[in-house]
Amino acid sequence: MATAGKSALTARAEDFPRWYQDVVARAELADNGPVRGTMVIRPWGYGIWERLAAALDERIKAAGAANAYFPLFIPEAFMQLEAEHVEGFNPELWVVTHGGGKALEAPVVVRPTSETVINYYFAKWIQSHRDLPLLVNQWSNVVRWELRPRLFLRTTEFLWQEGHTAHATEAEARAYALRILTDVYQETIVDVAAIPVLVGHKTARERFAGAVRTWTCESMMGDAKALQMGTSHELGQNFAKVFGTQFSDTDGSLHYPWQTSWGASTRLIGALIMAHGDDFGLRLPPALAPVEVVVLMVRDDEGVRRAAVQLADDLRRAGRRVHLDDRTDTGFGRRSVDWELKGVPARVEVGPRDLAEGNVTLVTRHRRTKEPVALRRLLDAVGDLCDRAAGELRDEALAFREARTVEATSLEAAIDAGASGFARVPWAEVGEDGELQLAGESLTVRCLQRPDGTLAAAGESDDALVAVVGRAY
RNA sequence: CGGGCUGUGGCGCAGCUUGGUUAGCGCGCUUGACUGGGGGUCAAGAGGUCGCGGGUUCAAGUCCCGCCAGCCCGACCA
Repeated sequence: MATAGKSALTARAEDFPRWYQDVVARAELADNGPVRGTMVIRPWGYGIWERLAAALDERIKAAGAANAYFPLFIPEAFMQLEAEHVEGFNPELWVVTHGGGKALEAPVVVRPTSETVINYYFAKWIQSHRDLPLLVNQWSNVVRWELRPRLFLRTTEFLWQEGHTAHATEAEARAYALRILTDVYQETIVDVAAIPVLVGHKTARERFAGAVRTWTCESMMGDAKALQMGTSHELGQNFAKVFGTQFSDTDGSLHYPWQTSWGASTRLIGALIMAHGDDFGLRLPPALAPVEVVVLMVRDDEGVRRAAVQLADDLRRAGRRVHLDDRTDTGFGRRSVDWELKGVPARVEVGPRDLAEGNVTLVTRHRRTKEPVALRRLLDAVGDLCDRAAGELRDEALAFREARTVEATSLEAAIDAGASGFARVPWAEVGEDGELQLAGESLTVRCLQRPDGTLAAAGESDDALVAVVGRAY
């Protein structure tokens, strides 16, 4: 049985950006900060971030990296050392010029990313091959000047994790960057966030400032635009050279280590909204939902409260994250809509009518269906729902992406198809000149991959690869 | 930085062209009653330096000048 009701939001098809803003506001995910471009993450949004961060953190640690923390303030001089890094980040820097009421002798940069400070310490800590590999990660905020902020997607300050590693060999660094890409980012995004991804590497034009290669996970949002979900960079020896990081090898010779860096941010919350949301609000995969199941009392009489409390207890004991909504001074419709907006995967409605028949009503958020369930079957039914939800959301997103992806054989065809989705076109048909043309059409190459969708191998030429072209956030 | 637009209770807006009584509407908020299975009904309330500064006038939300802030569109970005 489908649930009734009209949308509380702007329809997605009518105005996607406005729908997005509506969801962020109505699901109480975030608010604009008082300084332009800054963001207040509200408890519901932060609850999602905590779960996402935990999923990433667990995998980062499994990959051997340990958490550390480096300072927010970076000497301006550090930022000016690596040529491409300078060029890439200077336009985005916030510089502190005063402290304690006086002009600082040397201005200080608010970190836009931490390659430079971290490498300053790597130079100190790395002396011997025995110090390698050095694998650190930090959870932090970063600050970048932004011209057009949008909550979660592009804000002046955002939260992320950034990993930084140093290895004895190029092959090892490369393997590690790839391991992070697939075992941390791809796995978290696909398995936990239930968002299908395309993996590949960036063209020179799209590469991270200071990297020799940038690997990326790219996804399609509900408006058929692309969003970069997580990136992993091979930095080569670029930073090691400018910071003078060297290690003595077993034979006593000195070498620069090979490095990686990688990050994923609160932008993933934006991805969750745009990949799974519908006209009725957010749809959360259970693993990321701060509340998996809400028990909603229709009225507070005829033993409803006793039954609802009991059910919530049973669910909690079964390991589910449960919220009991007993606000019976608020209308039923209002409360239903609230939880739907927030994307809670399962809702259990408890009222006299159900109880009279020994039932409750179970509502599945992502399908917007409701069905009566016998009281004694509820734990299993909620369990099934939570087990199935992520897979069904993922299938839906994948089907959408496939329907909006075109195999193109020429640049012209790719430009045409890119307007309404992704185009897969041989990179040989694009090239750096083609990339310029694409830019003129507000299109970019999101990533390069093999025709079968797999990652290029070490030393493999780009010539036989396919470019995924699309509009992007 | 170039072009277009907007500032009026928490949010969204009307009022301005043609100055004139007490600045209004929707949503939200408070209280109460009736309700209650998808934003329910009724009643009574609270809440405003009309962005800021100056000017014109007997009189300015409304007209004039300046400033400030924000939004949208074009080149960067997790």
